[in-house]
Amino acid sequence: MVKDQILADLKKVIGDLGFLAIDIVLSIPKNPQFGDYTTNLALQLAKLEGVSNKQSPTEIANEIIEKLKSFDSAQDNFSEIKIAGSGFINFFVKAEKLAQDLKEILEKDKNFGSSSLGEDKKARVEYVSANPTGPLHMGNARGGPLGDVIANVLLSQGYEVIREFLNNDVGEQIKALGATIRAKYHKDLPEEKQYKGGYIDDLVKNLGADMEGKSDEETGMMAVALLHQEILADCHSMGIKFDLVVHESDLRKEAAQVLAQLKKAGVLKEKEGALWLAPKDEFLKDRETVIQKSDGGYTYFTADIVYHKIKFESGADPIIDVFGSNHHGHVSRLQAAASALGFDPKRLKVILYQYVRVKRGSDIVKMSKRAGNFITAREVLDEVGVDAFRFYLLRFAPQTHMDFDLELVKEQSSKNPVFYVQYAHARMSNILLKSQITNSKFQNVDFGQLQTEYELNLIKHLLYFPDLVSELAINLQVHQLTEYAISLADFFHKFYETCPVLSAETSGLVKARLALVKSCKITLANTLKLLGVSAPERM
RNA sequence: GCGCCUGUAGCUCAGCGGAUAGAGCGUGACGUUGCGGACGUUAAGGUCGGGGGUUCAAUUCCCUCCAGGCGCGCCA
Repeated sequence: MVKDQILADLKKVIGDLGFLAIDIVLSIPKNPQFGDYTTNLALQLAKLEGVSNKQSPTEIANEIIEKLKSFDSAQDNFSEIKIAGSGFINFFVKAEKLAQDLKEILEKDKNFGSSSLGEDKKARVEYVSANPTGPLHMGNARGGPLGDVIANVLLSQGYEVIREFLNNDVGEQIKALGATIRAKYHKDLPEEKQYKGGYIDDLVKNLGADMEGKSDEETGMMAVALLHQEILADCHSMGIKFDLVVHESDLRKEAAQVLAQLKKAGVLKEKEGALWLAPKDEFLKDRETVIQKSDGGYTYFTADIVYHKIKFESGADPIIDVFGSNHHGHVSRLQAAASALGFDPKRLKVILYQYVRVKRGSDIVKMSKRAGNFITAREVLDEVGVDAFRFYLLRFAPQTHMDFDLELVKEQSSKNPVFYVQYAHARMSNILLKSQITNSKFQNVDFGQLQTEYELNLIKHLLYFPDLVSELAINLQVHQLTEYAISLADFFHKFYETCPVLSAETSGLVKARLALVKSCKITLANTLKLLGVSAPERM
């Protein structure tokens, strides 16, 4: 591809000229007057070499350009290489060279955007992990599509991926839930101590006589088992399946052994009758946390240390946890524990997402299982459909405090950008269907026929896709995929309005534009696949 | 009080060291004897929360103030 050629050439040039070998960033400028590709290489070099080399960015840029122009590949690829601004180098690629790169998309087809970047590497992604003391609500639900798409992206880059879920099936919360259900059944617990919400009544009904003679804890465990299945079913409806469900009750069995290890590492201390994790790092002072309660029982934190020890020992890198933002305090403690156990905490990457604030019109609905006034994922899912649901939640960076206005989303679901994107895909499919072209006919295409700015913009955008996906495997900012899909649809619609495909002037142009449409369809379908959103042939 | 996150167009949000700050929705005006109008074109709308600083270059990085969300040892 042209881009790879430019990078290779630039690398050679800075070597030949004796500059520092730095990472070259080649980007697509927003404004077409600055060319098809641009680099700030000269500015970077001037800064880094400033002491020993008094050259200005402009001088360096000129030197690079001159050297570059002596290469055959450069003669071949560019109509122009220009210096601009205070030292940017802008590349103007010959149209036919850009268009020829479409061949690669057509050849790779479903694999366009995949790579072997993560070959031989393992990744583990934990997400949702909702407490089974109530139905899955919109707060936790955000982590579902997020973790799922992160896993999809890593998978596409060749990583071996485990999608996992931690089920918190033991602890005080289970007793509390059990107590509430039993009390409701026996009608003997004061109102203010009870969990609220319609699901409690359902549980009372479902468990019914099975509760007879059972303790709070036993009742809670039965309820939690039911709720856990419900949560997994909700995830399934969101298009999410897990490879592994880990139960906290199993993790606790190994707690004693891990505790011994931590004790050996000298990071435990006794205080107030309990055992605390207290690494000797003044930075971690406020992170001291109970790891074994004064009654001898373990905490959630203990189980999670065991869990992460298992993750680290599996050799996975990265280990990704997608948590709600209220877990932020937990993260640093977990890293401290991992570190004490001798693991590199940098392997653990935690994505903290802010809770979705659900509104009904201007009324804010608070998320709390205990209070019972939460919006379930199921409720919203049934209302807007899985495609709109996922796309909407995936549109925004995890750290944004997003507002999900039920009335707006329900009312405007046909105006949701997901339909704009899907419509573009349906249009592409329709053109190809009408043309009756088969894949084998995309041989001997004269790509040089594609010359309008609409066509070239579209092509450049398509060619950016593989770079985007491999970047996402590193920075995990997968919401950029929705942005990408929207702008691809945008470029396509503009092309569609101005460039007739089936009725183009010559058969050569028809064929070239069909090849372009096919490339668009491949790329958009691959994008939607990563997002877990359907790519309809017709709507 | 301390910690994490956020403050960008009327609304929901992108952009997060680069050259004229973008999209969708909403509002106004247009467009096809052409492959699906769930489309396109165009207009209005911004002191990028305020103030300092670093840099050739700051919405982007640092400090501070203001506002909001979340969390803060025997819950998970």
